[in-house]
Amino acid sequence: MHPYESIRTEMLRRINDQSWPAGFTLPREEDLAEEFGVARGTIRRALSSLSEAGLIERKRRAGTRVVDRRGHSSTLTIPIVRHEIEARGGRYGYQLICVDETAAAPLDATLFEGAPLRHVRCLHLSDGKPFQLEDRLINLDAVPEAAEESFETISPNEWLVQRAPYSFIRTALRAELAHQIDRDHLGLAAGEPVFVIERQTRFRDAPLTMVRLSNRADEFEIVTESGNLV
Amino acid sequence: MHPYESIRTEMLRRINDQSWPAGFTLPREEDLAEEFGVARGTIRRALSSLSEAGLIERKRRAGTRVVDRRGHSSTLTIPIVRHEIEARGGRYGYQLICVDETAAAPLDATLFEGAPLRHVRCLHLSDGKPFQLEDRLINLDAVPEAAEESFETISPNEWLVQRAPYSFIRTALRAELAHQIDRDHLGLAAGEPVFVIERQTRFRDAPLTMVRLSNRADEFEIVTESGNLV
DNA sequence: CGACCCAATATGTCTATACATATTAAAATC
DNA sequence: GATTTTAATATGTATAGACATATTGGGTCG
Repeated sequence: MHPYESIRTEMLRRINDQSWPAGFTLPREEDLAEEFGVARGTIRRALSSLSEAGLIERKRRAGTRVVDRRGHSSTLTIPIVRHEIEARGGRYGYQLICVDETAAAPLDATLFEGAPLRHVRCLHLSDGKPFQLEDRLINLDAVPEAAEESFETISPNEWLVQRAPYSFIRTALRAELAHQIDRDHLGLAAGEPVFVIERQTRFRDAPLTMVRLSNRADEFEIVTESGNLV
Repeated sequence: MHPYESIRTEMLRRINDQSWPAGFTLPREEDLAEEFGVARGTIRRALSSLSEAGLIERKRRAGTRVVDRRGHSSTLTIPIVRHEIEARGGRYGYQLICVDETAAAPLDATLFEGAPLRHVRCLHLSDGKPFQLEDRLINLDAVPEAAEESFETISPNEWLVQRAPYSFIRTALRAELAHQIDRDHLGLAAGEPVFVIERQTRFRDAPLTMVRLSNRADEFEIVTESGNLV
């Protein structure tokens, strides 16, 4: 174990057992360096780690304070369809449903402020069975090449990722009652729920694309595991 | 803008415009330091940042390579009930439903391997209206004080956070059809969906608690926004 | 030819020092 | 007394050099 790791562990212990309670201001970096018998840089390494984990807050001149967290706010990563399917041992399949130029039902096109759009609807399959329905709008001003792509063999998801760099993402997760479209393509009966992921992507203030991914609720969940450095 | 920031931006540009395509192995840190005219430490600062953002992967001796990401995997933070409600301008309310010693319907107690348990069910309200139903099991071996707490005025969520440090969290997000319990307490009709957050918390390999939080699907969503350093 | 050992290498960590900068608290001014 | 200036301070950034260590690609030996 490296010095900065054991120092971080010791600091974690002090936070957990309330020797350093919430709101407490830690000693200066130099003093900590002296206490632990290391250079200031090593102390900073440990403190940065705790800061990124959200356990402490640091401000110039004001010092470093233990955050008063009234709940766990953990971070989780959203799976990517193809990976999700292959990770479960399934065979990934792709199927284009339609491509047109009009904004369709479940998506709201106002975000694009009248820019020319391409609408793509497609299905991601696991072992031939419908897994996720993708409904997407693409801004042709920002990604003009999308006008000439048929999307018959590659999903717009993967196509875009390879071509268009993004700088900003907004993701929303919702539980919804399956729309007619969801039922048609995911093979659901009326009254069944879907897990919906909606994502907007931008690059330098220009909206690139907006997508609604709906999943059969009985086969889909998002799971995350996060250790706390202990 | 600090040197390490503009260097990171330049590196991002190279990744985005494919000068450094996916799979590409970057020059050694020392060479980059020479190219950018800074010390190796400054290059490392920029690279660490990109590495944490998941854009590059670094291995000893093997070097630094651009990650081949065939999709966006963004990270999002789960809101905490009280904060969520207050952030929407609502008045937070709490209501205990029942406390007993048996594992109840929607929760699976096998995780605790026969340890003595406390079961708590309660409701989080926004402006007096049901917002989230909390169903929780607490391991009394790990948190014996929980046996003497009535949970009549404080939610087990906040009670636990103040008392029991955790070292590991597993969170699952699901869309479900509302159970009878959900319908009773959230005021839902049959056939309506709920957004379920299920969380398991551990401390040094001992399972502390397990909770199922169900939310009215029409009032609840999880949203995250993440910039990409550009 | 396969199994094992060994050296080369790029990243990882640590030290010590200097300077930058946000922020606060005290001092000076109106 | 209220506002502005100024100085003190703790964190933030950068440098240069030394050593640690995982991993890889040979080279050696059975």
